[in-house]
Amino acid sequence: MKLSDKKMRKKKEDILLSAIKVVNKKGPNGATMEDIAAELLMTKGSLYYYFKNKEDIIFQCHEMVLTEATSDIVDCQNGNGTNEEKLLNMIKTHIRYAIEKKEIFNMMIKPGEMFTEVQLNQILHMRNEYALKFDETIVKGIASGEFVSEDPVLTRMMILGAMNWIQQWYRPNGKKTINEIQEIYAASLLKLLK
Amino acid sequence: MKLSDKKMRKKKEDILLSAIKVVNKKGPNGATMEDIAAELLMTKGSLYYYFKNKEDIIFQCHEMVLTEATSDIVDCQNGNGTNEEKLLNMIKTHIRYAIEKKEIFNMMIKPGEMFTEVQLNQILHMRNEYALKFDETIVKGIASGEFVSEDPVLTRMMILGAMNWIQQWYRPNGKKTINEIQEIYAASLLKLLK
Amino acid sequence: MKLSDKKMRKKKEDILLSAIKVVNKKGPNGATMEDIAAELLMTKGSLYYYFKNKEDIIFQCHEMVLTEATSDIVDCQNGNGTNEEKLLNMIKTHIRYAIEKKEIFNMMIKPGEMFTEVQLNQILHMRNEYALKFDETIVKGIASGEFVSEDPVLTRMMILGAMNWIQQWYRPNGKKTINEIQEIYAASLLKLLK
Amino acid sequence: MKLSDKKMRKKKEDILLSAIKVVNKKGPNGATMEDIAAELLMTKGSLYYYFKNKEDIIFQCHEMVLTEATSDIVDCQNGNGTNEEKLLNMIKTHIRYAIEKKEIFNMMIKPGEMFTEVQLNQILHMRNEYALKFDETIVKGIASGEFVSEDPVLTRMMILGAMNWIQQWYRPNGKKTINEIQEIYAASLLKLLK
DNA sequence: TATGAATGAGTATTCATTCAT
DNA sequence: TATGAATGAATACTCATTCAT
Repeated sequence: MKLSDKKMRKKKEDILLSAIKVVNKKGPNGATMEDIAAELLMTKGSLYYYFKNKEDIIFQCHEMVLTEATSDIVDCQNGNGTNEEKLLNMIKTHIRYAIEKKEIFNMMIKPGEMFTEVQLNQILHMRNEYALKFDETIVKGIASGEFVSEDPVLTRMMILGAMNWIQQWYRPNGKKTINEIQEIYAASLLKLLK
Repeated sequence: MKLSDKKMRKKKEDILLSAIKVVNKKGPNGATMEDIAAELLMTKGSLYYYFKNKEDIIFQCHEMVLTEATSDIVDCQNGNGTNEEKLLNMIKTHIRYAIEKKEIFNMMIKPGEMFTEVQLNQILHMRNEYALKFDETIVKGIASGEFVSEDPVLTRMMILGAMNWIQQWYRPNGKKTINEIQEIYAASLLKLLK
Repeated sequence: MKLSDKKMRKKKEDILLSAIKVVNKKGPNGATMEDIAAELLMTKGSLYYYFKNKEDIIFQCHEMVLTEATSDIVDCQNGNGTNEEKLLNMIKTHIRYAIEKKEIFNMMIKPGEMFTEVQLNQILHMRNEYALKFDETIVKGIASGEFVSEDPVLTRMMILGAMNWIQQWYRPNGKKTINEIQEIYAASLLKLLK
Repeated sequence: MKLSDKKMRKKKEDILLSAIKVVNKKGPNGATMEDIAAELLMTKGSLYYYFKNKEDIIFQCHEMVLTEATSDIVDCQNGNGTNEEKLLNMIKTHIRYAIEKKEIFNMMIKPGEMFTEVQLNQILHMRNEYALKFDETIVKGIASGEFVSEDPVLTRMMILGAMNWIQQWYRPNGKKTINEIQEIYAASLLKLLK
């Protein structure tokens, strides 16, 4: 029925969230089914009621994370304002992800060992979809004269790369607040499009 | 004597190189001692003649890689030319690493699960030493009026981050040659210091 | 609940008993997890469901054995009769152990390699507790004029030592029955307290 | 030649002595060829020049130890004095062994895992030869009216057992000197023959 | 005579997966 | 729907043994 369907979906999501946490701490190979289950006060056997196997869990983690992030970025894109304003929003959103949802974010940028060719391609494809949102905005900005770039894709790569690196050094009690980082990065990175 | 010492050292290096390859393909947890040995037509048992355990091998991989890369960057720093020219060289060197020694490079930027606190700190310290070379050059460039930056360290983070991301998308038969990438990145990233 | 708790406890005990057998035949180092499991028609992997590791199993073997034996000796001590009668009972009980539960007994008198300092001390402490029961009875017997000994502890050492040696030579089909051995030893060893 | 023959014999003995030490600390299974070699500043490979394999080393350890001890006991037997005096000497000699050559002694009383039937029987036979020396003296003492015993063999078992236990509790800095222990044990144990 | 190097069989341990209940 | 229990394949590591030099 609908009810148990919802429960099922909720539980699945819980498991995925738990898996994300564990995978981020120990890596996909280091994370054990027991780790994932323990977080939820379940036993590892139960996980198999919801997922086919470990690979399946890890894969759906990536899927969930990328879907959510893409949706947020699309929201920026569909908002009001100039292309520059939109891109600034997208940059800030991405940075917020990198910092506040470090675990989820990490999964977005590391395809991770363990997958079959097919699965890996699927994930990389989704990741590319995400990146395309940035490209679209940049290209529109170039068309409207807001931006300048000889190679928009390469420029986007630089922008995303610079931001993805944040989670490598960011520490909660560091000198800069999230806001400051967002502002400085946004301002600086826009220079790449001038 | 010296002879067997050299042989020993050579063998150790061979093992580390093999380990780097395997770790890059399967991650530190996925890489097995057998994988590492097979590459060299050895049996896993033999590895223990040269290294204490797997952890030891993986750690020394990182150590070797970072030492080598730092040495190359220091060479750029000690060369002739303005600070801008030096930084350009460092950027090109870093990009060459990211592309041509993808495996080694990957190890430089992913601390990886599996280490003890002590070991991890040691590795992060070495990585920081590497980054400091960039900072030094940037700071000198600011002093000499070549560069402008409110926050040199943050700017360096952007520059390195942008470059580190290259190995995520670079494909040997892509549209851009290594040279082109080096030029475009160098030119673009310098904008962050203007 | 209680049911599965009991099953668990039963299984653990079975494993310990199997381990005792194997350890006695091959020594603690020679005994393999596979040996221990095979006896119970299990696979070695299953043992880890019940115990943390091999060391844990071996340690708990000693613990179980010493607890049981001490309890039997305390029963003798709490019985009726003179101190001489009590000591005779204790001697006979100890001999019965040495002969009938040779395997368990062996574990009582050989601390065995493989333990950490802490564990070894714990075991030696339990063994000492056991021996103290003999001392108490001897001392009371001296106080009551039944026994004579300049050094009760040393005398107890002789008595226990003499008995512990039995399992080195006793063979089921030998000339003496268990009963005869018990009688002869009890009578002879009491001479040490006269 | 004679010279290299002697060297060979000396080296073999050194190896056996080293093996005895190690086996006593770690048990026959826990002792590694490397341990044995290290003590002598050799490499494990070299041991195979002197002995066929590990089993061979351990076996010859037992052989050496038992031969030496038996020779000492025979000396007591061949000395002057009454049978009681001889037995007292044998007891003191045995105790000295148990205390001063604890490692060697230990090997005498623990046949140890690891042997083939044939080897084990050979060792047990030698051990029996050693015990027979005590029996002979006791029997002669009974014949001469010095001793009384219904079952000389059983009495000898008690005497040896009591002494063998000493190395389980003796500590170099304990309350009793070796001399005192020898005297008390000798005096007490003779009671078993009265 | 000794050793450096390699090997391979064995061992403890982990863990994804299964399944009866 | 969940779990307790078991399994077996994989994996790090050890060590006796071999052998060319």
